[in-house]
Amino acid sequence: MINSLSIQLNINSKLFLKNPQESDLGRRIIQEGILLFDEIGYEKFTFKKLALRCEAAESSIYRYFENKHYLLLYLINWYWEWTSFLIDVHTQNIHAPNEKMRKTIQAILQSAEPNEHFGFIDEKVLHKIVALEGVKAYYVKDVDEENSEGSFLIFKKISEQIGQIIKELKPTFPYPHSMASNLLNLAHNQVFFAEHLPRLTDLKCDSKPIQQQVDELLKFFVFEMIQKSNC
Amino acid sequence: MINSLSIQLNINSKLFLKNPQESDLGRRIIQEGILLFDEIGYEKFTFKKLALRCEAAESSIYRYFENKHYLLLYLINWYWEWTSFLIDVHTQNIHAPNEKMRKTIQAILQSAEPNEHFGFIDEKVLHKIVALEGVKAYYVKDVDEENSEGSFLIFKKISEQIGQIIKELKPTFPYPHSMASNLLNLAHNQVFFAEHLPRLTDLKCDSKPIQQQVDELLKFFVFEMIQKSNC
DNA sequence: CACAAAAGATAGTAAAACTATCATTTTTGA
DNA sequence: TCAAAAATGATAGTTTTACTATCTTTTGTG
Repeated sequence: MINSLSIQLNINSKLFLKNPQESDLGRRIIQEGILLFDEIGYEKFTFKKLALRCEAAESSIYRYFENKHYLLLYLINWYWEWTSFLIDVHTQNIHAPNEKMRKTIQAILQSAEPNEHFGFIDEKVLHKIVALEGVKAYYVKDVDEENSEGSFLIFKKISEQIGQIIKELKPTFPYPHSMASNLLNLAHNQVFFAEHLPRLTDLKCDSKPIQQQVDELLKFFVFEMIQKSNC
Repeated sequence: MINSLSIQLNINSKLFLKNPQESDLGRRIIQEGILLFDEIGYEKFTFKKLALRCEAAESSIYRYFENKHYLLLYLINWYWEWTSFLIDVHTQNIHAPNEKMRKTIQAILQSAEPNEHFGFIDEKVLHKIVALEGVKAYYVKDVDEENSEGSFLIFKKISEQIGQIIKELKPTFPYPHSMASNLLNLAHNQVFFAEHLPRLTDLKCDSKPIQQQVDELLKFFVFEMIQKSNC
């Protein structure tokens, strides 16, 4: 009953064996999965440890996900689906491209903020996971096979949406798609660098809130670099 | 005898247990390690398989590297040391910042080209590995510990060098360090995207040589975006 | 209440990721 | 050139990971 009423994001069904959003154990796997990935990192993460935290049987977890790679892919896709939803909400009825871009950047940053609709998901922690472990789900040897399964669809969709706005902002700009994926990239890795490899960024952990600094950086890229570029 | 005459790059000694550049087996580990990482990817790579290819004992490989993570870190550091060397050679006696930047970009691209000095290293394949697996060596849970061991020193050094040139090109530019790491990032991931996730880039595999397209993209970023930006 | 679906419990396998020990080969330097 | 030292090989063994299979128990539904 409760299940059928709650909000669900539509995640590519090739990523799971049984939809984890539709059962109590499924949601516990997601909830504890996020926390465990954050605590010990992808390499040391095992389904056995996760089972312990979920107070479930290891074999039950295997009924939901093939392995930890697919669980991570699922979480990342959940994150981008949520981001995509926020972008759509924020940019509804807005047509001026620079305002649309402003709102899109705002949505990208807001996807890291806590949200009441998904009690079993800690958005702040999930955001950290996407920043730290996200690349491990994408940069794999059989990227082509996974791509044909649709594992990267939602990321590519968001990227194209942003690329489209860039085209509207500056029709002669030669790299709208490169720039779009790059902006999404920057939104995550600059925060990681600020915290761990500060020489690789100009953002500072100890001054203004980091998300605000990312906001300014992205806007600078879009409005002072792309838009004013010579092309 | 031959060993002491051949050129060696200075790699952070915390990355290995025994210097692989100084013995025949060591160089075979590097040579075959590069090929095996390329063939099967980081996840399926094991020292047992590597031993088989090297016609060596598995235990012998453990005498050189703690585990495959450190072998990968070593290879990546080798790559950046080589790149750093090429940048120094290319920019020697050049003082005009825009010429220095042009030469630096050229050096970054040249580090992927075959070179006779290191018979045991296939630069083209190593470049592929850095692009595909590089992130897995950097985005790890204990990044802080590895950072204090100096695992990222050479990458940070190159990044700062580039940041310095950006500052000279455009003293008011607010993100020289972010931009520098980002340019290095772009040089690798745009090629990966062109080959596997074409919707994330504007580079095309089937037209001009991809390295030339990267060259143009990087120059556009530096000379049409950074330099012409409003700040 | 009966039946199906979900979850749990248990056991077992193959491979990965090492460590330890000892034998053999190679290097080197007195 | 010969003996010691260093490097490598061969073998065995341990713990953990990454699963699969099967059977029992619990839970949800018409």
